[in-house]
Amino acid sequence: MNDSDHGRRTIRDVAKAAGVSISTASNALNGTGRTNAETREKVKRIADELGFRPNALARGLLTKRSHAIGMLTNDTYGRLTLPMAAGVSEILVDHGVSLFLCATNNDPRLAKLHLDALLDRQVDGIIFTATRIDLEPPPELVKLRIPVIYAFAQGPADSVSFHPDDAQGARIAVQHLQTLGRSRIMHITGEQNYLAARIRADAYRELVGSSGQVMFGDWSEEWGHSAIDEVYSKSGPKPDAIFCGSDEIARGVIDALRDRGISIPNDVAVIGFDNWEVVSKQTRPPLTTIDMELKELGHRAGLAILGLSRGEKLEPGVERLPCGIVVRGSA
Amino acid sequence: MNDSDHGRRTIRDVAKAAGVSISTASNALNGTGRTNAETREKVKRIADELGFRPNALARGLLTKRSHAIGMLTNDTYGRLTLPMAAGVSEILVDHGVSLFLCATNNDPRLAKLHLDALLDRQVDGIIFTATRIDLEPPPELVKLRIPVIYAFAQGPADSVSFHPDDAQGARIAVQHLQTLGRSRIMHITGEQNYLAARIRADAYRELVGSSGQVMFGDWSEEWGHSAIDEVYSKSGPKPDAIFCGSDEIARGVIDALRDRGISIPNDVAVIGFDNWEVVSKQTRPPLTTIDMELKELGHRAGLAILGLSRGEKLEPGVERLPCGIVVRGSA
DNA sequence: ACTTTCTGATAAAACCTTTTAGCTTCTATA
DNA sequence: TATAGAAGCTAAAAGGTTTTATCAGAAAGT
Repeated sequence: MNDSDHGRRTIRDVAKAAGVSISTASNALNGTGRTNAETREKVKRIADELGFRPNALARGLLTKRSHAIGMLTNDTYGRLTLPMAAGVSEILVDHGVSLFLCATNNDPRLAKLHLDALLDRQVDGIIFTATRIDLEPPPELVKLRIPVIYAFAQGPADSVSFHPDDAQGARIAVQHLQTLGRSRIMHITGEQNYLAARIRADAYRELVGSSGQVMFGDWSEEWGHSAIDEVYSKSGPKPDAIFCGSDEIARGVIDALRDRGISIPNDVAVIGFDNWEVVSKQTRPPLTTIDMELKELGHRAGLAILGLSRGEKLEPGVERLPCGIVVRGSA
Repeated sequence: MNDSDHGRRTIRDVAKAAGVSISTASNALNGTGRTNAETREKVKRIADELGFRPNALARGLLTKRSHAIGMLTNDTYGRLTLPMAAGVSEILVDHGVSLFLCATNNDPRLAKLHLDALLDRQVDGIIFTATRIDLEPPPELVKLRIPVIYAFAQGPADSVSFHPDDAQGARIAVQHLQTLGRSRIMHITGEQNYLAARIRADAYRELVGSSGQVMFGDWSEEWGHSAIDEVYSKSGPKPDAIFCGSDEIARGVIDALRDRGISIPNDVAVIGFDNWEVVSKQTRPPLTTIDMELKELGHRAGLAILGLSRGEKLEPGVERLPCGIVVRGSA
């Protein structure tokens, strides 16, 4: 019907079709300025009929708000950052904000490249996420003029960060085992140079007292296996429950226990950490485990960056979000 | 040094500092028009000193190329689409193109929402990816004026799609087992209503002939386990090799075989499909498996969408990219 | 000396939207 | 009746960039 059909409708098309000026059309559509209710409805109807949608580039150029935010992650699409990304995206889409995803693969050059691209695109804010909470963000990030949120990562002193509450997660794990009547609980976990591992171990020790035993290793299934070999090849008291630092470790532990004919959870109760379903649902018996609620963490980070980008002020510091427990068969 | 310091430098700042007009500055920076080498260098130097970077919104508004593309995926950040996303991103970042990630979680409402947002942002193209190759894309997608690429998903007849070559993947798996001297090879795989499962099964049958046996089930570890129970609880000839439809199935198969005291790979060789390292590296023995090269598939999709967005023409149809084999201990 | 060609630079238009300030017309108040 | 205020609308500017058309001057050809 119109003269040219190769492009999108602009607000100029709407204005012409409605017989009003561009300004009136804009005011009618946005509810700004003073507009007669009748013309307002008319403009809206016509815009609808024409399938008009405003050009986000033009709008962003003028309003200085691009309604896009960037998510910078240090890994290549791993299992920790992606549930967070899903959570962030869920929040943003409801507010008409889109998400640029930038995986830096721990490469500073790539981080710089992505960061520059985000700034060129005038993003309203950046969420930095990492695979471990004690990882330094790219140095360029800390001196930006736009808001930055740190999720599962350390920000500078005056920044806003969200972490899972590792201490609380460890406590509910141990308390669950104690409620089951277990008294000889040990803790097999990952690398000691991970802050999260140390926090959990400390919380564990606080609850079990001097009877505790912590074994640090790596985050692999294999380590869970060999840790059990080590425990049972030595003499001494054996545990009646094991709190593992990850689901993968727990899987190794469970397999090794079963190889020795030890019944789970009757002889030894096992609890994991992560609720990584592909692992925790497939162990035999299925794994009772701690869930860090990463998607919820993403929600919170998304809400926070939205707030900051609107100019709201947020309390700086690390907010720790509670973990949940998922009870399956192993404890 | 400058008058206002709260925003970014604009090309106007550069022009003023260099004592030239805005047009000259633009021409110098982009190598367009006619510019004296001397002034060109000067402008570039000053732009560099000032840290000038062009506003992507303004540029996109004018040139009609936003240098952003959207990736629409039907799942919530799963293990299949994410390696592809990494591959896509790797290609794009080198061409100064950014990636909007949109997870629709199989919800048509969400798909529409994301799609509209992408169009509002004037993306130069869209890559649609799915969790299975035989999944219909959102109907709105097929009538867009901007280029669309289908990766790991079905496009309409005149579109460009990339799939892993499931038939070839199945063939190299079976041939590997045959090279090892195995002759009683069976195939335990996932749901028959998945096109990929049928393609692989057909390729398998073609190579093993009438001696073949295919068991369809679901894609879980548990199914691998119970399939073995079924095979060994019945009388009849037993396999000397098993080609599994996924690494998870393979893990169930291996565990079940070991429970029965069957040695892998001596008595029965096992080969998986996916090379999902968290599974394939952790089985005992580690799993020999087929790799769909999803990252490479992402590379190809990224290159394709770049080409299309530049106006290049691409041969429509499904391009099948070869799978690789990763030999570990199980076969 | 006069035209042509080329070089280097620039003003202005364009992209699409929002917003400010101003202009009529009408109603209510003094 | 004059005037203040409000209601409804619009022209124009602004945002930052690219691109087109134009212009002045220099070099080159006749």
